[in-house]
Amino acid sequence: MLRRHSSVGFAPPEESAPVFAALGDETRLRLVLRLCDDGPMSITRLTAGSHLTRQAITKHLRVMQDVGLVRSSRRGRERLWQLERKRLRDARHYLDLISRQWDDALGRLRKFVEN
Amino acid sequence: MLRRHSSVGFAPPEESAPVFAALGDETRLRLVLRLCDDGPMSITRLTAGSHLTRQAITKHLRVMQDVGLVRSSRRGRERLWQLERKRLRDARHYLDLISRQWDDALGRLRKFVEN
DNA sequence: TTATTAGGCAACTAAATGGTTGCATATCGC
DNA sequence: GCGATATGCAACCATTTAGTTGCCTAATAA
Repeated sequence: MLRRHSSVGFAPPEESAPVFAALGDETRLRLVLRLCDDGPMSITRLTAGSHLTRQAITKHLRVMQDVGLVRSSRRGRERLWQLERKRLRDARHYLDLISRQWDDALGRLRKFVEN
Repeated sequence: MLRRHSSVGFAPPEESAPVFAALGDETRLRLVLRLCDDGPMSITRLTAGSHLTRQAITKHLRVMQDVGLVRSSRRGRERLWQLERKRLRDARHYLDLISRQWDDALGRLRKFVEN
């Protein structure tokens, strides 16, 4: 079963790129780590310990929500945010495949590269 | 050996975010796949098969070069671009660690999450 | 019930980003 | 040498992005 060329097999660039873009901001990456370490959390709690405004944090959360990286649920007067398992796994998988495919290509093209 | 909080252990967000940002553009992600599949390639060759200008491609390559995702070398009148193994591996590793750390956190916090 | 606390919405700003066009320079093949 | 090819540089443009401030609504707690 030979996989030809750029067909990564599941997530095309136009679908994966936005997820990486969402991860490609320092503030958002910190938020991810935060949610990752300490579990679901409210905006205000996420804002505390950041030098940014609550509104800024809100915007970042919305960006990540739009690409499916986080999800939120109301609980009383606050809203709890948590990471979305699937999307992060997808992104990871994507890089995995690229790496693997690249290794294969390296084997095939060893005559051109020296590293 | 208990790893505390956000200390991922190697690449802090301020260093990793730009790499994800570089991957977070559809065109650039396609370029990565292209270079990955077919090995080192010149700008003109990368431009062919894209609806964009050569200059646009050049700019994208420079973005990726700035974060160390690609490297180039002159060969005669053309410049060959290739992927930089290390950076891509780093990014992948980063997501790996986040996922793993998250799984741990999930275990500890299973009382709060239901998914 | 009233002050406080958590959050949402909208307008605005500065800077970054993705793309273009035009022109200049270097190298290759004949 | 000369035309064609491959790239580099700079200016310019429109849109997006990251962040702010101000004000409004909803739930809590005293």
